[in-house]
Amino acid sequence: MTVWDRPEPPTRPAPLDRERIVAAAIALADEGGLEAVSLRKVAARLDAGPMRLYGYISTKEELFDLMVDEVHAEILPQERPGEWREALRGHAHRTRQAALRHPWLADLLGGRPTLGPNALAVTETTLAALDGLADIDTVRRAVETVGAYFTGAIRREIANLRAERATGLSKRDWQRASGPHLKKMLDTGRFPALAKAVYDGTEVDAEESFATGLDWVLDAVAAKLARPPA
Amino acid sequence: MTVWDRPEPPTRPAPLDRERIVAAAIALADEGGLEAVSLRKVAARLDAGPMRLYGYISTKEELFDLMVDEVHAEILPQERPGEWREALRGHAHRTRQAALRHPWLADLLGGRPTLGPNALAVTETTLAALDGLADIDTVRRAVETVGAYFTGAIRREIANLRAERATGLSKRDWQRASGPHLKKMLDTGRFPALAKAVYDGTEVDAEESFATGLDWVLDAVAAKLARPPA
DNA sequence: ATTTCACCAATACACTGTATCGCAACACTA
DNA sequence: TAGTGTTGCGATACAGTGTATTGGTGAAAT
Repeated sequence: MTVWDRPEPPTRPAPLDRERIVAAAIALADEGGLEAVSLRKVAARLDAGPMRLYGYISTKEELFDLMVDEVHAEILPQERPGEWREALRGHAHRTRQAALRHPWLADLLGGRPTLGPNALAVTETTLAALDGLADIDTVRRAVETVGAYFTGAIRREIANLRAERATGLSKRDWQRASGPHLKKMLDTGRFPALAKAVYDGTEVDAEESFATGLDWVLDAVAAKLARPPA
Repeated sequence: MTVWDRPEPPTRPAPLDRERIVAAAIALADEGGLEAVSLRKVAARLDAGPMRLYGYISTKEELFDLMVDEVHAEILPQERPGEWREALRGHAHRTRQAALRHPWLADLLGGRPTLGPNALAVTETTLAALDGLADIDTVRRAVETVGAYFTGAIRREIANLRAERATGLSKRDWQRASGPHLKKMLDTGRFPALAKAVYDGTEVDAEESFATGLDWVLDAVAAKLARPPA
């Protein structure tokens, strides 16, 4: 029996690990949003059957948790930040950048406690940058308050961004209330303050808006760090 | 042909409207979370076929939008608030209360632009309370910043609450890092600042935490309202 | 009385997350 | 080397999802 007669040995199943699974899931989410992530499609990308994944994760939610933690690797600062304010600001901006690269992150942000190694590391460096500047409770509240702010701000920004893209309207037109519905509502006169804000307000770009609000919150933190708690 | 021979006229289909549909959906969500809301189940509650709903909504997401706006009716202040700070604080706390009554709200908060009549009305009264205290852009930023804060804070609070309930642990135990995983991670020594925060930190209840962070942000707003923008 | 029309229910489809089960390839024992 | 566990993978299966399509049945209009 020559080589030609013998069939090749059956290809062993491609080796799998969480890293590759998560990478595939992230790729899918980057392309088509969170809803494009199905266990079947993730598995297909790895030439595996859907059930194979259940050796590595026990539920789809866990896969999402892994994805979020993976992105937190991008959020980790390159070098240990020096000043506390820069540490908090950097944390916020890097999270925002990550969400712009991976818009599905906005859907997950704050949705579940983040206990993955990367997320913990991010929190650690941020806390460390504030260590000693106030009692531990104040420091913790500072980090949480800033975190709450940028979580909310990022979610809204991404939500608006999607709405714009969905209608195909330019950002200017959208913000200026040309969502026909919003225009109609404002023109009823029932929302004068809102109408004024929309029509008379200056148009500011998203990043500046984010940064300014962040600065406000950071100012508040600065005030609390300055003098010890009552 | 007597009455007895004639069959009763077929029961006309129960009348439907958005209000009833949304109420049914909210009831389902209150009982079993967002994932318990399926068009089939909503329709079943109204003795209707699933397809019937598509006369009133064209997509499931729209149903969610209606649900969110309906809850905003609970968030509307009873009486027109006087002082700006009280207006913002009230908005935040009422939103939080609504999320505690309807935990699924946390999953939707900030996820899509809120353009429903009730949501607009809420924004209107909040903006109105700040009207004239600064230029319109500052006012808008104030409302958005506070909104970003409490959106993020509420989401995290609800997320933690769910995690606690899922493990069945008491809040104290959970916060003290007995999530076995978190404890293990902290004990590695790789997260000293985080460990200190968790172990040495005072345990504060969620509402106080929310209120304190909110006060910080309100202080920041106060500072910006006080002096006109640069 | 007959036609039109609107609307509702049923059916259907493609797809989802996950439980179960049987097989096939490896590691180990005799 | 032959046999035997054991592990882990694939296929199959199930209940359920959102939504497109279709066909019939009532009320309204002629």
